[in-house]
Amino acid sequence: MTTPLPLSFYDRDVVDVARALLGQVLRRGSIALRITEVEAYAWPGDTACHARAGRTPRTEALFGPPGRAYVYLCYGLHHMLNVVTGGEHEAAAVLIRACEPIAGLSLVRRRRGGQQGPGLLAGPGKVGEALALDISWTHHPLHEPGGLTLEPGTPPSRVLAGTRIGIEFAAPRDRARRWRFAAADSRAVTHRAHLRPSVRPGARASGRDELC
DNA sequence: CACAGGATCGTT
DNA sequence: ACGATCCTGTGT
Repeated sequence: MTTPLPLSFYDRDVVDVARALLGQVLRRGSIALRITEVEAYAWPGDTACHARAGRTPRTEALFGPPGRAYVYLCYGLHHMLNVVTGGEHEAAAVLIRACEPIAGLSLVRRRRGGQQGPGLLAGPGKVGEALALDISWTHHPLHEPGGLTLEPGTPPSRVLAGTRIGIEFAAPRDRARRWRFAAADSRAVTHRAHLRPSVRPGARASGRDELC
């Protein structure tokens, strides 16, 4: 039995949490998935974020508390899993875009229509389908045992970074943000050609200001 | 109450 | 390049 990641893991800058989520493990029942690709979203300051219109019934979960799930229905078909971060002053979350199966492969394959290979869970809608998520999972705590949890895994030795996918509606400034991150050691990554080695947030205050 | 618009996916 | 499909935010 593994202990979930502590609440403190989520209570920091959303871009830092996004990077740190690579390699960590999503668990639901017999299924365990290693996270291989993520994207950060944050309001205020990011017109790609769902909370861009402010606080509404739907975006309530984005305004904290951290460590909870935010699941929404995309295009009326796909359920997308986000991990809420930060405090109540901002609406921030990390979209889980891709994973690779660690356990429960047969059930994952069945839910994914028998598909296999690196593309099995490469895409946010695929992750939601494999975990059988729906919007009722919104607000679910990922740091407490039971249901859906996030557990410590093996972080990648190298991280790739690039711009976020599917946000053409957003302001050019926000489209240019390199807030998509992927594990360099994994083949379960979407749009790999648009990623390149990530610059570490090193001396700078935060990776937040990193542009194209 | 009506309407337009998606943080996608799989097929053509 | 396109259609599926439905929740959400906005306007009347």
